[in-house]
Amino acid sequence: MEPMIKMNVDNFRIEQIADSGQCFRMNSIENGRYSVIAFGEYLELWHEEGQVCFSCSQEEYEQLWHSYFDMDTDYGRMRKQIDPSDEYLICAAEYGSGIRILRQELWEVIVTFLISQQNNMKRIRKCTETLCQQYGEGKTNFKGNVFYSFPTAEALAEVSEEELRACNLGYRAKYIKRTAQAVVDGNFSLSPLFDLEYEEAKKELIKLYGVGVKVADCICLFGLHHVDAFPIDTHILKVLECYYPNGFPLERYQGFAGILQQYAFYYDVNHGLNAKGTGSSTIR
DNA sequence: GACCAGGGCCGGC
DNA sequence: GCCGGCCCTGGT
Repeated sequence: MEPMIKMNVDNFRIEQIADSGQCFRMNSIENGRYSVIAFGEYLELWHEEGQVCFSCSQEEYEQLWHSYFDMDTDYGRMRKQIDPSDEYLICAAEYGSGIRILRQELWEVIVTFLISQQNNMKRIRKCTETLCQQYGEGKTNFKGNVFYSFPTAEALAEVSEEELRACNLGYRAKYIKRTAQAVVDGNFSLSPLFDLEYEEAKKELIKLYGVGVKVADCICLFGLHHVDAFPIDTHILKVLECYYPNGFPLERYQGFAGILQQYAFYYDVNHGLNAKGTGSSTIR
């Protein structure tokens, strides 16, 4: 029988987290349920009568998922600090109020954001899943189905660039290959990164082949939980040019600018000028 | 079918 | 600091 716990959580919408573009292994399965694979574990979660249900024991929740979903952060309090006269940000934050900055595994974030460059969400997911199926560890979940953990640096370092290219990674294959090798050879260690401040961690990450300013910021935000990081990608750049011609007030939002970045990103992707399905280009 | 953009980065200038 | 090239796919 499937284990299950249920709880009240504010500012938490599973579908928003899954589609927020920070995590590529959280998928809609059936009946409003979502699956997520992280730290080698498989979880299903869904909303039910205003509560959130997790398919795990209380112990597993406390050990892993509570932290993973960043349950100790008060996102409502963050949103209240947004400048009330900033109409765009207020709308964006309201629209994505169920988003959380997950505490994912650093290695996985490094690799998935190497994959993310000049790529789209659908294909990032596909590439990531292929990589996991090919080089991750096969495990069995509570349903008796097989799932794959995210491949370790050791596993990926052994794979040839050609084999990685066969996972449809394109030119990113060499970035992943070299990065995995650097980590395995000890030329780049991950653990010291956790002790660094945002700016220093970013500087270190940029040393990795294939990691530039934007990807380094994503790794800082999603892999090291440096919520000061404010990654500027094509969507955010467009938003900044359109709504903040005089510059985004980063100083005002020190300590949580990254969360606002996520609201703006999610809002633009799903509701912005090029968003599909809104049938409109208006933003109130 | 052609063309473009998608959570950019590298290397040459 | 700027810019061409890069893998591949899905959408127009």
